[in-house]
Amino acid sequence: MPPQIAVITGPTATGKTALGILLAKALDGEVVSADSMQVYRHMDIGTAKPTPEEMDGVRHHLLDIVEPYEDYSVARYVEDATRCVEDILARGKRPIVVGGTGLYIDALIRGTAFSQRGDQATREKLSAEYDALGGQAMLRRLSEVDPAAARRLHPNDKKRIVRALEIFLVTGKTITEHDEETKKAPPRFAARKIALSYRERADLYERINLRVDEMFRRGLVDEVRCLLEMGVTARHTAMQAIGYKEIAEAIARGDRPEDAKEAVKLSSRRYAKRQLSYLRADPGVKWILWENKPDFDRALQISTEYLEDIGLT
RNA sequence: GCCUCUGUAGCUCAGUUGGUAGAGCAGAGGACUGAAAAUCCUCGUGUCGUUGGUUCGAUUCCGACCGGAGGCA
Repeated sequence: MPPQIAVITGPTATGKTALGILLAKALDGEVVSADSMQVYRHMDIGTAKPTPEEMDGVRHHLLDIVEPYEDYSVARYVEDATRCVEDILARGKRPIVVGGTGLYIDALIRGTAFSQRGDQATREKLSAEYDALGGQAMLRRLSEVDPAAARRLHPNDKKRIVRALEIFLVTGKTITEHDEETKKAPPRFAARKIALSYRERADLYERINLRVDEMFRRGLVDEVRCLLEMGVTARHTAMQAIGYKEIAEAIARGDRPEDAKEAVKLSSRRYAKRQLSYLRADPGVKWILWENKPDFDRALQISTEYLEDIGLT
């Protein structure tokens, strides 16, 4: 039987960080972040990374582990987080996975072994071919080796079509075969997921808007300028982070960086919507919905009871 | 007070030579196996300001009224 771990997730700006810390204190646990952008150093304000004061003595893992000009990905996260969780368990503590990156969480729990990645040249070649020939032609080519994947991918989904072709080129195996094999493997962990959100969408969006205002007040623009000075560019994964990319674009256009604020709010709202979409597809999550404002006392009580129920505490 | 323009989807507007209407943005739903804060797909009925009139039929034409903008006084 795989070890059981607690997961706190939910869309952005719902209080995951705070609840995770409360829960860690209550259960003698340590927080394992599951956030694709908080892994980068020098990106604190815009990723809403917890400050040392907020951590309140609780140990946090997988924050600030790479430089923003390095590239990080799910595959690496699975390695890092698995090691981290097992180490915490070995020390007799409770790992509490906290974050909003759904794919990272699921891949960690399932122990997904991602297919090998092609070298830069292969990927660039496929990408150029896609641009030259178009999605339909690339999909036809994919269907010769992997009709199932070609059927489920949309011609515009360049990223996935390129990846599917790349996997076949590098490994000789199709992505469909690879997926089926990995799905057969038993999950690495038995996770209990708690997801936080607001009952009313409007309340969630209001909270997001307020938080973006606060990020600008606390110096998000300066943080972005620092990254640009470090040589981080739009090509880097870190610069795809919401808040950062919009401000960098405004600066590149010669606009006032503060003018990007509305765009940042919009991106954040849409991101939250996508997170909800992802989470709703998972029947195994325990939702805690804020009526109007967060009520952490209640949430902590519900969470501990829920985790007790399955023998986690 | 008079004149002109204007009032159509949450917002900005298009349109109907009279047969109850459509774009962009916003918004909603979904997908997701090495960029996932990424990437991709789908979704447009609203008293056409109100109220009378003409008409088989009015959001469209005419009148009045109400709101907005501008001009003349």
